[in-house]
Amino acid sequence: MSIRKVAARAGVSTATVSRVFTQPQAVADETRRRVMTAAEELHYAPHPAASALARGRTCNLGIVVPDVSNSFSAVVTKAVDRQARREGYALFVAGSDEVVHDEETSARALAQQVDGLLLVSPRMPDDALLALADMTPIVMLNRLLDGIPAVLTNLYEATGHAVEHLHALGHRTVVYLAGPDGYANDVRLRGFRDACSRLGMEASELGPFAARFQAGVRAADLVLAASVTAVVAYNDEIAVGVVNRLSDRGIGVPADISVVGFDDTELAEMVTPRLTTVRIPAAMAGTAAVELLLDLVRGRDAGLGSPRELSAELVVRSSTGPARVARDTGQDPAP
Amino acid sequence: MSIRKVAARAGVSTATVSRVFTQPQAVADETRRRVMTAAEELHYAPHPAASALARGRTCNLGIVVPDVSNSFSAVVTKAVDRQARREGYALFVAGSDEVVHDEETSARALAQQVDGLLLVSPRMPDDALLALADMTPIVMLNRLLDGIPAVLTNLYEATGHAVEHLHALGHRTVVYLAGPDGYANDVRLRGFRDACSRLGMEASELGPFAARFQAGVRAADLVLAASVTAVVAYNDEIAVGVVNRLSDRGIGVPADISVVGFDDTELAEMVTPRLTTVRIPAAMAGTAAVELLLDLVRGRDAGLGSPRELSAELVVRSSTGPARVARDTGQDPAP
DNA sequence: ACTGTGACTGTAAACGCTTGCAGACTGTGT
DNA sequence: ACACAGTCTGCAAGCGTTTACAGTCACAGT
Repeated sequence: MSIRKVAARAGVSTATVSRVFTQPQAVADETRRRVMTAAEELHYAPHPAASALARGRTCNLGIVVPDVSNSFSAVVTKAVDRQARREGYALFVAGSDEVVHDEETSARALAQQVDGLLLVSPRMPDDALLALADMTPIVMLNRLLDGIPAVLTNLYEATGHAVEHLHALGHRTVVYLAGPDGYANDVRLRGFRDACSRLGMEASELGPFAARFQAGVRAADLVLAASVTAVVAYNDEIAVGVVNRLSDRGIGVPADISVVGFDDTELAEMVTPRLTTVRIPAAMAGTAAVELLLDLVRGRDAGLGSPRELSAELVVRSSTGPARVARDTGQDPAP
Repeated sequence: MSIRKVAARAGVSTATVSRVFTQPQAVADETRRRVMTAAEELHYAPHPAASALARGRTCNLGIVVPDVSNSFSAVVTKAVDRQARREGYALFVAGSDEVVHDEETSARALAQQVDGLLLVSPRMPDDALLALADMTPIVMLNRLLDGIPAVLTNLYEATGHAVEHLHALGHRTVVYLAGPDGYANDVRLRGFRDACSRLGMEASELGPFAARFQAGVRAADLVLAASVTAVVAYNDEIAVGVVNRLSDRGIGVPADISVVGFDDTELAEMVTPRLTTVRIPAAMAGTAAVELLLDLVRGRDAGLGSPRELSAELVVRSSTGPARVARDTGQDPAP
């Protein structure tokens, strides 16, 4: 099943067989047909490792995500997988479980055997990123660092819209539930703070929380203790956790407290009440990131200028509503 | 940055350098240290493709799932990724988007460059599977085929428990919402039918539906038209879709209709009412599958006997309740 | 002194493919 | 007839590792 057998059977040299599979137009029709049938008869398929060794490229891409089973990551991964396959690349996936050390290790390991690497919300230090970028082309999602191409979403503005939305509904005290430290959290936080101060709202912050449902459940009680009427959560999962726990404690959403999430994962439409959330075009970001990455891989030095920005937007659903008229000020708003 | 440079710098042969990285104990301490420092100074890292070519194994595993962003698949993938990494393997992921042809293509493509392949709920024909198994070791999740090792969950029994549960609550008419054709659906269906006939319940079936939320939404109206008091859905996503749409139409769950899902994804705890569902130990299945696969890869001919069975169990939550006393029989049970 | 053993290292031939270079042809223009 | 270009093919040298085999050496046993 090596190229030699095929060559022998077709009565040509190995070079010709190789060319049939890599630059078919460089081979005469007749010869190509002979080679093809020989290859089929022998069930020949080129050996990727040998090819990678000889050409110096693997036709593989890699992606490192914080959590494989997180809905947002999963959607990105799916889009990346699609796009990569469409372009003839296979995809390595590695999850870091939010552990910075694992993230770096995985990334370095993959870097050896891919033509390019995609890092989703990487949390490793800047110099580690730069070192990685020296090994292989990389593109980041949701992280900004000079010299490394990235795909970002302009959450700043959309976060402002979320706060404005709450303000318009009469809310004056609002808390932000922080997610894991990093660019993604920073930009939300900036948007939140700036909008709150611009609108004269009383802003507070809690966290950081893990970007998961259970962390949201835990956060809910802290939220209640903070006597606010509105919550902006780092992502939908936390938001849903908050909503659930509040309901369990008899607090109505949005009757008593309004909740806003981020990501607009499928979840947002599945829960009760449906979640008001800032939509991040995850699939589009994945696709764009692959395209950027392949531009790099293929030598087009695109995107090294300013990072590609996608627009996020507030999706208003049912988890936000008019602020409750403050009666028992300073008290628990429980029924 | 090749092994030769390191060898030169450390004053040894390439063979020794190679041994330092693959069988350290075969090299004298002093020599090993010299090689290691030389390697570090040169930032040397072994070239996976070259190694793969020379040894005939890649130290990569692959997984093909129906849908990367489906919660169940994602959990399996995550577990597989963990376990694979722990064992020193990197992981390829490919999603088939439920398209049989893509599934086969992806699987074949990956087969070339992995030491073993994991197929989650594969839907390709038997002979395609056998052909694949000829190319590389494979292990399947949720599919049964003689001669190919697999990890299964004994849903049959647990499905029976779900039906019994509904029966005990007074339900007498129940509909099963089928998912995509295949082993996974078959075993649920068998469990459902057998239990219904055993308990003398009136069983009907609808579908097949795609294993997604929106399909569940669509299914809900069909369910209503079927005048049943209980629904068993192929998976949690469909179940949640049903619940949501029923609520929108003013039908109470479980007051008017009870709903059971499958998988016990995180979703089940996040929605209102919390979903009664058959728990499938996805993470455990992923881990077990990797272990089985690595046994094969390493030549231990384990598991070729009977497939490994994991146990599923019914988790009762709030989406199932006493059947409504039939008053307006044959009518829409809408309020 | 000699043989045997074990521990360590080097030599060199793979592994399967790609590709620069050159040779063999065919056809065209002069 | 000849030069020239163009098209197709083969030769052979890599690509960076691994590993059987053989060689060297120190040391123990006789």
